[in-house]
Amino acid sequence: MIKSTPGPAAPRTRERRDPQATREALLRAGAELFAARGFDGVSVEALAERAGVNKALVSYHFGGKRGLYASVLRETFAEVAERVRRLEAADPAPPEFLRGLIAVFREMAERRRPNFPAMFLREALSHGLEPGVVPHLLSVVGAVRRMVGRGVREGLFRRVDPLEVHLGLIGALVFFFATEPVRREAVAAGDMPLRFPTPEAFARYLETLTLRGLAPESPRRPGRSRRRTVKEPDR
Amino acid sequence: MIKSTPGPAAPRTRERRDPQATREALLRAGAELFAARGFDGVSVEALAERAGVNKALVSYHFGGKRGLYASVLRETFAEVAERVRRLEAADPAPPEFLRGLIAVFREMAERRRPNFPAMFLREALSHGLEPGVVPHLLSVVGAVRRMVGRGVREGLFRRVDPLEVHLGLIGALVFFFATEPVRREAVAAGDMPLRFPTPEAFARYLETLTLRGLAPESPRRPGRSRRRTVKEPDR
DNA sequence: GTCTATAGGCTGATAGAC
DNA sequence: GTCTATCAGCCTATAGAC
Repeated sequence: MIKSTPGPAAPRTRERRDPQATREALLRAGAELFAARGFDGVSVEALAERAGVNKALVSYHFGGKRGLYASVLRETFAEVAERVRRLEAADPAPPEFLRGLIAVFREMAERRRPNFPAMFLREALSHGLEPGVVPHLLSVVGAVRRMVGRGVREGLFRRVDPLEVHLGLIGALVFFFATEPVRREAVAAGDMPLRFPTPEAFARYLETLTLRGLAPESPRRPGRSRRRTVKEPDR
Repeated sequence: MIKSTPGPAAPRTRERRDPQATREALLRAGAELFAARGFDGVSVEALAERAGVNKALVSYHFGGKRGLYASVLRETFAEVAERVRRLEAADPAPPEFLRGLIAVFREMAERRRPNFPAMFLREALSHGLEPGVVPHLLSVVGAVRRMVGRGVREGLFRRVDPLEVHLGLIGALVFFFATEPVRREAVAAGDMPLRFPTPEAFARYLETLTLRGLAPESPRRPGRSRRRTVKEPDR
């Protein structure tokens, strides 16, 4: 509610003469602030201040606030898509792929890009996706679709629509990680006297739930096709 | 991205002399606009215009934009909590409760309050929950916790942390419904050539996934306790 | 209760000096 | 590439007439 600067401040050491460093500082500031407050909730001045940079440089380097926003989004989604691509390229069995997907999300949310889940949700709530993210989104959806489809064909999963699996899994993950800060805050303030699961516990739960929930009624060995035509999944 | 007024406009018939009608018109406008664009993305003028009401009345009736926002949020969450309460009061078996919970979300998202999922997500992304919603949130969490806990004790579910079930289910539901418009839009624009599941199909998938995923290794008949002490769930 | 008019702050972008 | 200064536009809130 109140607009206090979230998290620790960026390094304020300003003897920078490197334009590349300026860009990066702004991208980092953008990732933090846009995720925390949304596009409309962040002023160019706040971005510049957090990056330790003059506010006119936002326009100079990114063509304005929207341009910076788009760049942040693109970079973040590109990294996720790249990791999922690498995961698929390792040619895991479908259940391993789903486990790996959860791990990629955790890695991103906990270490690489803590603001990714919130950015994702905010963008998903917006009207009209930022064009730069669409290919990356499609890339991830495509991988899940292929792998779940394969799992179904190989009899490792019951007959489900891969897009349902995708939405269920991604939705739960993104929601969990994006809302972790607010839960933590509410618990600390004493508003919610509950012991919420840790990311690790939740990831394990989701894995188990999904793999059990997708298991075929009577599992077969991998490699043997289960059914040739799959028309109406899950009903 | 572009700020076009979402959905059909509110009735613009302005011969209203009923203050109650003014309040309601503003609440309705707030529900639509805040869900679509977020608190910062909506101006008082836009709210007033959509409600067909003078903009000074926002301050008069709600003490300002924030007050209107809080009222919208409170009303929406109160309705959800009330429905979940009624569901629990009907004393369903735990699996039926989870099915009912999904049905309540669908009913809210598809009919009663189409803006509820987006409002929920936006509030969850905010820093510091609006105080008025906390009791309702706790009410829903509490119901899920009790019912899943009962399911575990009665041997209908394997040993899981009820809060994990809650977060996984609510997260998937809220994400699915809140992002439905943007998916629909992207598909219509040809950006995402995919056939995403309908709400009905997704709800059925989630039901099946959850109930299969929570099933105990060897199911027992209800009424017989499975284990007396449950300390460390799910690991 | 409703409306008009307006105050006062903040916003994003840029022209132009360095 | 960076920075200062500045502008025009929009924002929320309210005083005061009706």
